[in-house]
Amino acid sequence: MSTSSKATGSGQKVECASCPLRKLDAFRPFEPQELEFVSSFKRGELMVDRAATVLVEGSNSAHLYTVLSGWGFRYKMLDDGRRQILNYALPGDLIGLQGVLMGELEHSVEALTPMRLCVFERNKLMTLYANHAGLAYDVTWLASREEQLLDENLLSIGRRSAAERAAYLLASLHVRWKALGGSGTVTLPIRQHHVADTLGLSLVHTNKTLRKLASAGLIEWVEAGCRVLDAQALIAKSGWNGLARVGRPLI
Amino acid sequence: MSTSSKATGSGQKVECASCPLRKLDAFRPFEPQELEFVSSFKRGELMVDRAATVLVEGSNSAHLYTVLSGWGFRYKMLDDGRRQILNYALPGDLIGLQGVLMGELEHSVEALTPMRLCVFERNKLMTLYANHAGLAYDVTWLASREEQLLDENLLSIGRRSAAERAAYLLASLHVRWKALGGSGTVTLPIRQHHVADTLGLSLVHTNKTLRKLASAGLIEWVEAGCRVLDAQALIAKSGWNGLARVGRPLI
DNA sequence: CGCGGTATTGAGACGTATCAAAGGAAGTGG
DNA sequence: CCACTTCCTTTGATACGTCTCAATACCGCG
Repeated sequence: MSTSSKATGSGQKVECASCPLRKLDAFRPFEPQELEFVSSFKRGELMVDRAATVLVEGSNSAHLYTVLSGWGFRYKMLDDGRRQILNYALPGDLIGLQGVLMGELEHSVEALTPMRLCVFERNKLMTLYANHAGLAYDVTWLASREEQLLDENLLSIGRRSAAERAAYLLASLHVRWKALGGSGTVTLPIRQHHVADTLGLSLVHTNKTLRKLASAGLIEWVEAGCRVLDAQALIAKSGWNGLARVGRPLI
Repeated sequence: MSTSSKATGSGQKVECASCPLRKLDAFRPFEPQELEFVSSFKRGELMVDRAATVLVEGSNSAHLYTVLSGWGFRYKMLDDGRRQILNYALPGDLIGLQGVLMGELEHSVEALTPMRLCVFERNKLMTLYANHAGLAYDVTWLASREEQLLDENLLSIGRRSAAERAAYLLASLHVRWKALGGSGTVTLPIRQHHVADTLGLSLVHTNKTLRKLASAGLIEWVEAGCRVLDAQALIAKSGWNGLARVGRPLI
């Protein structure tokens, strides 16, 4: 149960063809017909506040969303309250596919910043598969990419040391954000308890680990979150091989 | 580099329509036309020995496989040799989708037992999407299910205690195997070092943890692997909510 | 017979969790 | 404007879980 109100507005505000995201070269260009269908696929937009719950575990009437702006994260919880953040959702990422495909959602999604979401009709997904093989392929591609990110997270939590894990997390978020075209120093909109719940560490130990990264000049904590000062050093420290830089679809 | 020879035989031995797997009620029934296409999609069969490397990280000419029989596992490694097992592949599971979709594979797959694999043409995947929306949907479904399993593994490694993790792993493998129709006591074909590399623990500590489960009568280690004696107790100890029992596609 | 793979056990070192407390910043209501 | 709360970061002390090192034992196999 979130304290913030969840939904705000639902009118279709931006045409897909003029979606600012689509201009970025992180995303592959779409055919006019694809664009047309995606536009008809789009039901509207949803604004959610920071800390609002976008999707909740156990629900099965979930919609499908694409993040237009803002950050969110997927997580699961154990009965006693222990929480594990599974991955983060950035602009262009698809949210809720598991719920649509498998019936019941087994994770929740919370907004890290105010988010603008593109809402898709659950029912029209079958139409997408029936009439737009390319887009269907793209949906699978996005699912597969999420799987790839999870693989790396699993490697991280399972086998990297606390410092390596932290460095990897911050580096990967930095890279993913930078790939969206941002310039200048990046401030990741996360708190230390998000880092802790992502890395599988306690908050106290997370703080001590981050403190060392900050003392080394790699990062800096500000009110808004974590400023990444030296992404290369983070990557080096994490032993991460980096992210393939490929044009990805935007649905 | 594996010591065993990798490939054996490649002739098409079993017609998809008469595939023994398809008879199990774990899998949803297929339309005749779907079956026909899947059959044409199938290029042949591949037998691999125990401990053979089925797919290797970094390769990009990968095929797509469905496990017909036997067990395997997906894993990633860090440069210094630390290994993390990401998930296990059982009959009916798809292997290599990431490689086909994303170009380069970022994980490896090794056989835990001798495996019989159904080999699919990488190039024909696009045809599948173009002409068989239902099957395309199924491929996405399988990718999404893998994501779901990874989510749970991530929760496990990140937030469960060693004993809970071990219990969860053994319970989930037991459930997945049982869902394929096996009867009687199950012997999971894994060694303790597999458990260790899956749970993100050292071999020594894994042994001590498993020893307690064995002393409590929940499991037993035999030459062939781990006999699950009390799956219910394992599930209870792990705090796991179980696996949704739904008819899944077999491609 | 020796050998490699596997399971087991003990001892000590190290990393991480837990408990406790403090301080800064932002927001709220008086 | 100030007291007050809440959220977040930080630090220290101690307990606990897990790792590493080391050694043993068992087994099937060449």
